[in-house]
Amino acid sequence: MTAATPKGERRRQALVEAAAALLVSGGFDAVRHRAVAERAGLPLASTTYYFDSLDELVTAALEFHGTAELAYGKARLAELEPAECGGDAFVDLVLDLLLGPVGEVDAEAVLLRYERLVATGRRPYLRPLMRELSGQLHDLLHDIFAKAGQPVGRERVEELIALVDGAVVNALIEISPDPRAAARRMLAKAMQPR
Amino acid sequence: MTAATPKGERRRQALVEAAAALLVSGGFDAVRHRAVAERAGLPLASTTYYFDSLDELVTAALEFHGTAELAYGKARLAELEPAECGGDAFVDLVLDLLLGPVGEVDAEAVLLRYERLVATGRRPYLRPLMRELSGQLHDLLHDIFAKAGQPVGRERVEELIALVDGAVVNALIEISPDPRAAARRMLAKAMQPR
DNA sequence: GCCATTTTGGTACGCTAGTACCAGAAATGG
DNA sequence: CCATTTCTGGTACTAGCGTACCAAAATGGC
Repeated sequence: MTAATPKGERRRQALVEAAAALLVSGGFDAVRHRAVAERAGLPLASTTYYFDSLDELVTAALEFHGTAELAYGKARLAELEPAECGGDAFVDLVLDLLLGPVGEVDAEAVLLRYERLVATGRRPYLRPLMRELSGQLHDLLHDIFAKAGQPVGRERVEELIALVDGAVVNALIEISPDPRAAARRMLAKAMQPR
Repeated sequence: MTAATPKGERRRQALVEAAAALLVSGGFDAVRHRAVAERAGLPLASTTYYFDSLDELVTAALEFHGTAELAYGKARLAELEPAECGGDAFVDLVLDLLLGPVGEVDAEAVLLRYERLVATGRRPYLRPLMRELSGQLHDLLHDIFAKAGQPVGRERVEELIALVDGAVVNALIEISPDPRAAARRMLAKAMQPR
């Protein structure tokens, strides 16, 4: 169900944001009707009033969060000074786009980026959204490389993303996981001129 | 709790195998006391009698499954004919070790390999086990490359694994996911002599 | 201001979950 | 062969879940 009144629209949005926050901090399993309602300061029934099912709520939360991430990436692209694209800074820029800015809650935000990929394997209803978000991220990276004076083909973009993603998921099993550091090492090596 | 009688040991093992089967077919969420007991043909209470908690049961199931996978890999290594390590066949061999043999239920078995990596992010109790299994897989690949006459360093092994893993998780969001094909493409390109 | 529509929020239902309990059966060892 | 440990399996408790329901309140168009 979609809201018809301004106040209703605000409440609906509050629910989406609450769900997104829960998604980031606790993963898909944390997005529950009651938890979302409580976090948004709204009654339980509001969640079923504005969303036909939990899946719909999860989808909306994921879209909200994914769109925010992309907006951050686009901002970084816009403010990019082609001159200051030395190797190290550029590697960090790419990592910021793929894993989120370093300052963030980090561990959990990074984790969510991969939980949602894997979760999509068992939740086909997420696929259209995930494809859309993923496609935009690819485009963004493509543009960033171009603006930085290191144009690359789409295949190369996919390769670098795969390398980072693989490094991250393998780093998650460490006692004190530092996925960003692992990804950084591999990305730096792959990007250095040969 | 660990069994003290032969029959008890057999029942315990039946529970572990039932849990592992559920793990493969439905992921972590499918491993429930009742489901495991039913699949093993045992009463509900047997699950709490032999395992102090669900986490313990999940851990045992994961260890069982992981060890079976490694045994398969070791068998492939043992029967490897260094002569027949042409490029294509070798790529498939590596994929068999990383994703499981192609004939398998496939989609679900591959998915589990990545669910467990990501799940480890939110389930620290799995980390020691996952590190152990992952370390053995690395060793195995290292040996395979050596025996195939293409010795590589540990860093290179990690790179190739990351590439495959990243390709897979990114393939999971396709409408009709074919993670093996995606991984195959990237791995073949990365391994071809430059 | 009136009335149809939308929204609210408290409550309840049916279900599944993890886990606890315990009388009795089976196995074990001295 | 008996005493003790180990095991069995039916049952029940509490908690949390998604979802449905519905009387009352708020809202918006006329």
